Amino acid sequence: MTIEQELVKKLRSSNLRPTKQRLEICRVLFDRQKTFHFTISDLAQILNEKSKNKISLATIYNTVDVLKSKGHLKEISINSDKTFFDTNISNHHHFFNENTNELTDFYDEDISQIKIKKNIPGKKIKSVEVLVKVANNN
Amino acid sequence: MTIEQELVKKLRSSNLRPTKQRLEICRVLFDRQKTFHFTISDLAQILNEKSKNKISLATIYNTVDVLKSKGHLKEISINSDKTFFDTNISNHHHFFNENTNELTDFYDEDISQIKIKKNIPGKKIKSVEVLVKVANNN
DNA sequence: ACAGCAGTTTAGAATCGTTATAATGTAGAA
DNA sequence: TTCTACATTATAACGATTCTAAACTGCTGT
Ligand SMILES: [Mn+2]
Ligand SMILES: [Mn+2]
Ligand SMILES: [Zn+2]
Ligand SMILES: [Zn+2]
Repeated sequence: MTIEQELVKKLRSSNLRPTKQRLEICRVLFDRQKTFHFTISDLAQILNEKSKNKISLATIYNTVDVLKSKGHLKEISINSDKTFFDTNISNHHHFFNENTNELTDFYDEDISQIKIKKNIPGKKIKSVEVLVKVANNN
Repeated sequence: MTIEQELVKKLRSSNLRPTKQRLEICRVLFDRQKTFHFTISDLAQILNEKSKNKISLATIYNTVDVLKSKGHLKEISINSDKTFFDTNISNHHHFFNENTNELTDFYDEDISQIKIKKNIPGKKIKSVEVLVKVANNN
């Protein structure tokens, strides 16, 4: 399956027609090697630079919102200032660089195994995620 | 040191005079046995119920803000909807109940020891915190 | 006591990220 | 081509947070 076909599939599985605006958005989000962590304003800026025809903020918000609700994007909360999204939808951990505001993934092999010893009666664990905040030395 | 003296001390160490509004706020925040996790609207509601004289939202925001910047409160981000604050300022872990939106602390003894194996050159680790999201069974 | 003054509280305005609305545009089906 | 459902867009509305500027409080020095 070509990458373009995959993008179309993601959109169709979200009940979104693969229009040219939505495809542009999906190319920025998913046509890349590494996980992409972004805010809406990051994404809007990239789209404005890359694309001749402007895509309205409303379309960007709508598309990201639907992709998130269909499980193709994940929301990450670091601080209250702005919402981050993540193209890596798996349960995973992050470094947050307080100097650059950059988010980076890390994986189970980069951390000792986590076992929760406290039991929560009547509750089910949905996710266990670690946030490591880092900053420049000195 | 009495609890009231401690409240005054917290305020003074934040360069805030212990006025009656600020003391009311601090009583709600710090005069309790267990850690308190709250949003500004939680706090405002409690203050409105408890106190005869209303305290303006501006004063609540200002006081919480300064207490946070002086390290007497900690900000916790769970989702983008609203900012949580925490009277437990230590590095610690949380359960978040997705049904009730309640935050609960848990401690190092409730989880296996966490070792980060990935190295981040030139960076210093400021905090390592785990967020466990839980929801009702069924 | 009282004027002066620094610091405080407050209501409301401003801001900003996000969501909703409603008018206009587009493209596939018949 | 016409019809029609769906998309896109500009802009308004919204809600949390921050800012502002005016009124208030309570020391301080006389
Ligand atoms: Mn913040
Ligand atoms: Mn949310
Ligand atoms: Zn990630
Ligand atoms: Zn806590």
